[in-house]
Amino acid sequence: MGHLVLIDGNSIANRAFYALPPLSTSSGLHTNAVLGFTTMLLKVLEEMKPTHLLVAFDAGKVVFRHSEFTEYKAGRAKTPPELSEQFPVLRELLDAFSIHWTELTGYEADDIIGTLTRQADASGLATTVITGDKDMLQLVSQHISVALTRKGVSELEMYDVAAIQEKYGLAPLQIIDLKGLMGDTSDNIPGVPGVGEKTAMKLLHEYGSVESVLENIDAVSGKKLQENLRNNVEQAKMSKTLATIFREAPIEIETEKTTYAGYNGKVLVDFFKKLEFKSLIPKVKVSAEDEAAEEISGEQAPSFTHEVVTLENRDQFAHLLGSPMSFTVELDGENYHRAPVLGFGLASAEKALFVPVDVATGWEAFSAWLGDASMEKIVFDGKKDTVALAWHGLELRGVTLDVYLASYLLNAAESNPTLSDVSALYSELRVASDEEIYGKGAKRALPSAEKLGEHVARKAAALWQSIPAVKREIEAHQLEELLFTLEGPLSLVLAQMEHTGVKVDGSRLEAMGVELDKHLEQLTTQIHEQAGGSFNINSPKQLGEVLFDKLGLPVWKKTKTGPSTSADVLEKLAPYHPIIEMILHFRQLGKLRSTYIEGLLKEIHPRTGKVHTLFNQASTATGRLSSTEPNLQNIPIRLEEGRKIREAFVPSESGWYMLAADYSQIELRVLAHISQDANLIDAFQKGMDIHTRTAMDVFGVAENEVTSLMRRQAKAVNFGIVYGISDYGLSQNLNITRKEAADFIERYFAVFAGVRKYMDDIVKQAKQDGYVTTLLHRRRYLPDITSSNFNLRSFAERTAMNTPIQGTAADIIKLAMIRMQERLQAEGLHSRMLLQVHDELVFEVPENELETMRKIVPEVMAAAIKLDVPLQADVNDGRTWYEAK
DNA sequence: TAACTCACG
DNA sequence: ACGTACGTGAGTTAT
Repeated sequence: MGHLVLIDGNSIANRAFYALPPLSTSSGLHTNAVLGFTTMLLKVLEEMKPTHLLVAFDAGKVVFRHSEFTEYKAGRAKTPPELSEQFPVLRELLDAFSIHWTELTGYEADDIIGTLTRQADASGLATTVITGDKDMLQLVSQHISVALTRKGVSELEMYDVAAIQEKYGLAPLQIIDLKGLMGDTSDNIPGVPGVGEKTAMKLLHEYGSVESVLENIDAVSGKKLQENLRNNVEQAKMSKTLATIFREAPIEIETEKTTYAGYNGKVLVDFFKKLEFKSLIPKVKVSAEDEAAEEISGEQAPSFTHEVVTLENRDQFAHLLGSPMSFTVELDGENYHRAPVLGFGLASAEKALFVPVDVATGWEAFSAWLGDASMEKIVFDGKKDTVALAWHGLELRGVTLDVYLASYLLNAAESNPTLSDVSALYSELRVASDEEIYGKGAKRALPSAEKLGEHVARKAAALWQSIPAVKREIEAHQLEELLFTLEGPLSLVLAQMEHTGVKVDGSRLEAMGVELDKHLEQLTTQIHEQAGGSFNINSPKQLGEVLFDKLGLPVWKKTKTGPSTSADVLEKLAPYHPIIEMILHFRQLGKLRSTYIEGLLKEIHPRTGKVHTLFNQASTATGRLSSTEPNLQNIPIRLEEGRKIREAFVPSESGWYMLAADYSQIELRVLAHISQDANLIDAFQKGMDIHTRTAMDVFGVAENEVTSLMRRQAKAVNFGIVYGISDYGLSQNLNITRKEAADFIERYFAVFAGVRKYMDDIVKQAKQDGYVTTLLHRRRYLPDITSSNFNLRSFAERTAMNTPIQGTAADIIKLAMIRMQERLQAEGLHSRMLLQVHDELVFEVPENELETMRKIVPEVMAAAIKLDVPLQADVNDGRTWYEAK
């Protein structure tokens, strides 16, 4: 005997849409409803193993019930565009699953399903209806059960006759009577006023049906209820009719036409790739027949075999080390400065190899191949490979394509792509995630030698296979230049910087730590005294209780979990109580101790006495770098006490100096260039202080009349402009009213009209294209720019304004870094580039190169690109990073 | 693991 | 009317 599963397509799609967070592909197509539908389908196929399967959809807008009651479903909100655009995709999805689907003009999915269950009931075929609509429970019978979605879409709750009896104390058909009495606001079925679920159930338990209730109104207890029933006899009858699922639709679907024979795994995987459902791909079962079916249809099936190189046979493999090949380094751990090397993967069209690390050690043919620039290598995160090898004294040369960087450029929203992710998109070969192979957290362990070898070789093979598609995509998006002349070369510069590291004076940090400890202890005592008791100052919860309950200070702002105790709030509370200043100071020093003293000390390499950060080149949405383990891009500078931390950053060679150079106002200069605002360009060409100039223009005063308050406010406006300004944001920042902030903005735009035009145009363009770009064509997709959700849309609009500015500035300093490294090489200088902090470069410099570096660093930075305004960089040096100010 | 807070550009 | 400034990473507490 078979099993027929009928799915209420619209109901499930709606459920999925509202249950899942917004989600979209890199090209901006919303997919959350499709994703939810898909997980539900995979689960149903797995657990119910249907022999027959059909999905029913509502067709068109005219539903025959309208002719009976014009207000039917009038209360329902219009389907948002983010959902309606997913219905065609849903139909494609079902086709990819080889699942039959149907729609019938003038009928709703319920009616189609109702009719089919009637037919199925007659034939005695076991049937399950899947829906989110409780009304459907009326269809339950001996052979038919209904599965209701619960919490999202993939958890189902099964109802048969007994389950309905247990939950409602009613027979399935009485569900209709229940609706007739209580109504349904979501379908705009009126029911009887004053009758809710409780009353309706009570009436039905007593009388059995709407008709019977109406016949016995006089016997019903409750005067008000009697009156309501008497006044609404017709409405109750009509409500029952509306709630009744129509089971006589003029459709002929023979059971055989719904037969389900399963899907072709390859077809489904291809479809998932298109929708970027990467996490679902591993759940698809691809059978040998699927592969075969593909082959017959002409496509090449992915085949994978690999060989493991051993100490005994490695000489026979030497001649296979050719060009071009894909190459991967497998590490035991995330941090490639300290993770041991496990082995290497190599692949080309003919073969895939795994070279365990002990086999590679001392294998001259291999190290020669690695260092041979004429041997072309395709890598996945070549910076990682380069640094990992450098720690073992090996050099990697001849990298011609880095698929990791390519993937980041193709979609910066997908930060830190893994080889498993990327191969799912661009190659036929599946690669397990490292987590699947190694496990995670405490369960992490090395796999068996066989498993490891297969995994690594598979990575190399998938990397090889991804090359044509990746190259094609890069060309199609005009990203060749960005990849091959910017990010690729930059990764080598960064590799050198990371491997070189920055010397940190640990004993200096420790001494500062001792002072901080003393100070913090005093503050703790004072704060507890003021609070009248001991508590954990670091706990926002406990602190909140002390401040707002015990001391009765006013609540200024709330977070999700309680009153906010953030610094900007505390500053406003300072006048009320002396404890506030102490808390602010405690927070400031506590941060220094935990993050910058203890945190940094933990990261000092025991052998080199240096910190070796990881510059993440593929993690930000705008094209900036980020820095981790430790983060060297957020070392304190704004407050003097914190700035002292920089005294611990010193040159690694005695007698050398630290030298730092930073761009002056690079983002506003970029804005001047891309907006072509005449006034802003003029200000920079005249070499003026931009905030003073803005104050002059906005307040209409002469240069010598600009007060420090005016300059401070103008500066905040300039920041706001770069961030995609809003009056609210500016008012928060300047502690002024929204009205005053709006006034500032208006005056700013009156003078800098070109900037206003840029802001308007870039948002329009983003809406039209779905993405924005930087000067060097770096692209960021903004799927939310057309959202009907005000918040999401506004956020995307501000992002559209900010990203070209922040991203172009990032492009420029990256260019400067490459030029700078070339220049050091060309001039035979020994100075070393150590850090990049978004608009600043830090070097260590031998004394005899100081003069040269003071000259060429700002020169190279300023000349990195030619804009319609001059670029300017300022340079400073000293014995420590602190002194280079 | 999420939420909060805070360091930087 | 809606509720926020843009981009990051790390430490601590509470769940």
